[in-house]
Amino acid sequence: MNIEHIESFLYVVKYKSIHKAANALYLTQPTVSARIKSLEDSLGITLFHREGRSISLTDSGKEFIPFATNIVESYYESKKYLNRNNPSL
Amino acid sequence: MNIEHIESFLYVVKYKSIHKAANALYLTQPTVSARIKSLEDSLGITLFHREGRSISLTDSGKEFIPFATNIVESYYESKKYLNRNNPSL
DNA sequence: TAAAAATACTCCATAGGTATTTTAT
DNA sequence: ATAAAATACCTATGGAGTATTTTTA
Repeated sequence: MNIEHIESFLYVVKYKSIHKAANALYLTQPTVSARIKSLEDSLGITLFHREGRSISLTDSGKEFIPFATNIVESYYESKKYLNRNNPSL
Repeated sequence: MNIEHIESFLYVVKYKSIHKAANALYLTQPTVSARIKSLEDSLGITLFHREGRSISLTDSGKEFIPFATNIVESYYESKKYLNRNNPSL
């Protein structure tokens, strides 16, 4: 389970769009699509309904948001804290 | 950043040994060594002092424990919660 | 018909294993 | 001499990109 993939999920939620999330993350649309699919496989659930050229959160997707937020925030907090005395970062 | 790698770190802390952690995780010793090294690279810190054939936590390693615990627990909690109505799991 | 997501493919990086070496007890 | 970690090497899987196709607004 990759934390950057979880972060991508939160970007897709925020932008309500895979390609906008991809832009914001400096990634391509197929990469973010694959990240979401990989996440769904690992979690054993569907995160988004695919409706042709748009997507919407499933109930499970909504439920995952607080967990995802906590994981991603905790990760970046740890990095910031552990490197608090490293002036080169 | 891989959550299973973070979990491996917590196993090494718990068992105070890479090869015991590897056994508990059904992995090999070089695999767990590599996971720790990969974690250290990603975090930009050293987690363990290497003292020949033994290891001990660095101060940074100690500081990382609560973050790591939160991330790993949050991940498994989310899986359990999201699949709470799936009888096959 | 244009914009967004999916799919097909190729390529490279990462992860894992086995075998071996190093190190300290 | 033994037990634990590191290193070297090989293979396989996964992740990212480009190009293209599908879909619907």
